[in-house]
Amino acid sequence: MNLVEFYKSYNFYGKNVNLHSLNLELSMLSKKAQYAFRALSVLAENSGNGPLPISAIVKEHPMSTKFLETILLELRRGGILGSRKGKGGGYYLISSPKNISFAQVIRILDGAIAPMKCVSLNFYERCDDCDEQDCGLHRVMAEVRDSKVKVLEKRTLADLI
Amino acid sequence: MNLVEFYKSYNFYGKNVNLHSLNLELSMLSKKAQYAFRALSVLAENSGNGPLPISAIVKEHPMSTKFLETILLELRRGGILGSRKGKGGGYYLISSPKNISFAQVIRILDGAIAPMKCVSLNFYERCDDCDEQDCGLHRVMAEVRDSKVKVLEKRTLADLI
DNA sequence: TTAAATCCCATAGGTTTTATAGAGTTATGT
DNA sequence: ACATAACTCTATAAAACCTATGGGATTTAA
Repeated sequence: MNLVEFYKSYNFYGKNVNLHSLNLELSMLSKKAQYAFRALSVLAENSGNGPLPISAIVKEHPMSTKFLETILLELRRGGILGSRKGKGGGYYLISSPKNISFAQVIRILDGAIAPMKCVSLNFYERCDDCDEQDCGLHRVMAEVRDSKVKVLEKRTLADLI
Repeated sequence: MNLVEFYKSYNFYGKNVNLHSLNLELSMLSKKAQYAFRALSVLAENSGNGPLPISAIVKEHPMSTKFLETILLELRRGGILGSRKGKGGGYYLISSPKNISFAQVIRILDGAIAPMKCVSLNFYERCDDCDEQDCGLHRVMAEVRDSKVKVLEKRTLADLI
């Protein structure tokens, strides 16, 4: 029995159980980003000591090596990590921990920080449902965006150490 | 056995399935919540004038009637809407628009406002990856939570009009 | 040459979101 | 009493997305 089958059978009892009532929800940091911050804290501590291989990171924070591999690759493409191949190689921070903000990391891995695309600074998309000049939802969500960005731009990897 | 227990037992099979790994999406408001706010703005404008049928709401903000139906039902169960069946029936706000916060609506439809369960006020779950007393990620995410909550508790449906 | 490590491509499996359908129930107005 | 308008509830489907894994290619150091 997998999860879906269980859910269906459970639902048959008429309990009106849905995933929301179990507090599974969104507006969360992805697992990817969470793993990334764990890894980045190790790299930050090692900052200035040359590259650190994935194996060393996983040793400190147990997680799927392969999954972390794809994450670090994204961060390298995103411009905050450098890497060296071959024996003795690994990953390292391109700049000092205090110069790499949480916002940068999240934007690379999870995308927009804003709660709606139509108020996003870096991932803007027009909203067809509203006139942005005169939309209450738009205004409030822009306020939310500002408050999040203010924190996430200020906090850096140095705060992880 | 309830769903939570099932998850736990399911985890024993080594599938690495747990409630934490089920985080979805980025930090976006769900489509559901967005539709909800559109609908709530209509209900807020109509506040005090008796129930408004779904058909009237859809007329003002075109969307799937059936989908909106499930949304309004959730909001009713969540305690912010009342309804009246039968001819002349419909949905109405239980209290004044200025007494219904964005936070309430989002918690009903999307769940936690915090970016991680381990810093959530209303949907808390322990984090196995860190010691919460001394975790930089935890601290920063709590700060994000506070900044979001501050805005979303302050803003109400009255701000939609 | 061998071992260690990143790099790249592809894809599977499972969950959530986003709807839709249809039958059932309740209340109103006439 | 009756027709009708409107909400209620269960079930299901499709699409999108996240999470994770696998296999092989490439690079570097010893």
